[in-house]
Amino acid sequence: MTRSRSRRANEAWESLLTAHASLMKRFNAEPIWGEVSMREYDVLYTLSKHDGPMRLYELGRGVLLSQPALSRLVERLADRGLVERAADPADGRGVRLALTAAGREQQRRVGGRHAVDVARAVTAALTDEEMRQLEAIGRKLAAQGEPFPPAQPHPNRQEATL
Amino acid sequence: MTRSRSRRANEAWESLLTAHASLMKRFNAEPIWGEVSMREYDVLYTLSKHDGPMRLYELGRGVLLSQPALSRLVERLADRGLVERAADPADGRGVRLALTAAGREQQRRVGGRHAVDVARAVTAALTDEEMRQLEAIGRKLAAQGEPFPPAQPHPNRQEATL
DNA sequence: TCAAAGTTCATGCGTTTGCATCTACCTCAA
DNA sequence: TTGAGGTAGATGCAAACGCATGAACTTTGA
Repeated sequence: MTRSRSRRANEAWESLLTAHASLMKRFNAEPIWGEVSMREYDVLYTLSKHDGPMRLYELGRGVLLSQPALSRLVERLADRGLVERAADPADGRGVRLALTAAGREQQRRVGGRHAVDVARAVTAALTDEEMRQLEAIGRKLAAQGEPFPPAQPHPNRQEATL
Repeated sequence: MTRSRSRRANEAWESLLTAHASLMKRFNAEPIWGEVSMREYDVLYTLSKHDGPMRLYELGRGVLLSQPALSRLVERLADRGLVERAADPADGRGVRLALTAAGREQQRRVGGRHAVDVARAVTAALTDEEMRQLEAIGRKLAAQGEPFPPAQPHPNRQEATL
């Protein structure tokens, strides 16, 4: 792998990070969230995309939270009647998580408003072609993210810059 | 703006979010961080990119943290001798933030290792052309993120899905 | 068959975050 | 000049987070 290719990779990643932070701030500042925080909404949305009950660790794959934090977040959502937790008959260790009617309704309400903001921001910045590119690039990066290739133990060698 | 264009915008954004979460988890799991957390590193890195002292609110633009959280994060970094805080002679309200020698050294050490991981993940997933595209797209999205166009008060209309 | 190792989720605890608010300072118009 | 309004950053406090660990269950291999 060439030097410039590594460099380009880091520039691309930094660009993604900056865009993410910038837009997340903007979306979070919108007065659309009401009862749910952005992270809670993320969980409600993930559950809404999935048919049938989900396991906690499945949820964890999509959400940037530690397992204990996610466990408690779900607990709070359950206390508020937005998510239902049931024991998994097929695996005594696990829980089956599903949206309640109220949870689904809440997700739809907030999601509808949020989608408007997302569309406004993204369509203002990008062409159709760029949106397609971003969608494809994100998919590839996410696929790459999952299992860290065993590889050799982390190289102690130190690159010059970031 | 057409229906499908809004839809595409939301798909692109979701794709970015998924990639972000997936890779952030992976990077965070790497044993390269040592004394500094990822967020602390983000601040050190932002300071290292900037020539001359930075103001707290400038830092805030690039970091996804509330102002009080950032204020205290910087305080902790200052306590550890990685960042220097000085009163701004030109504006009595502000502070001038700069890396200390130790802070710069720490940023370089961690940054070097982190850059290796970023390069590994991104180059494994994307072509050169895609990296260029991502860099350009991120730049446009970030520019879009900054000031929310005054626009009309938020539409109460609700789109069908997200 | 059954003990050792792995997986799934929950909990104790110290740390960090966000919200609201406060203080100090700057700006601008009257 | 002055006072009303705005901005930069700090602080009190409750909520949420991450790490380490625990409890319950499943899987594996001898």
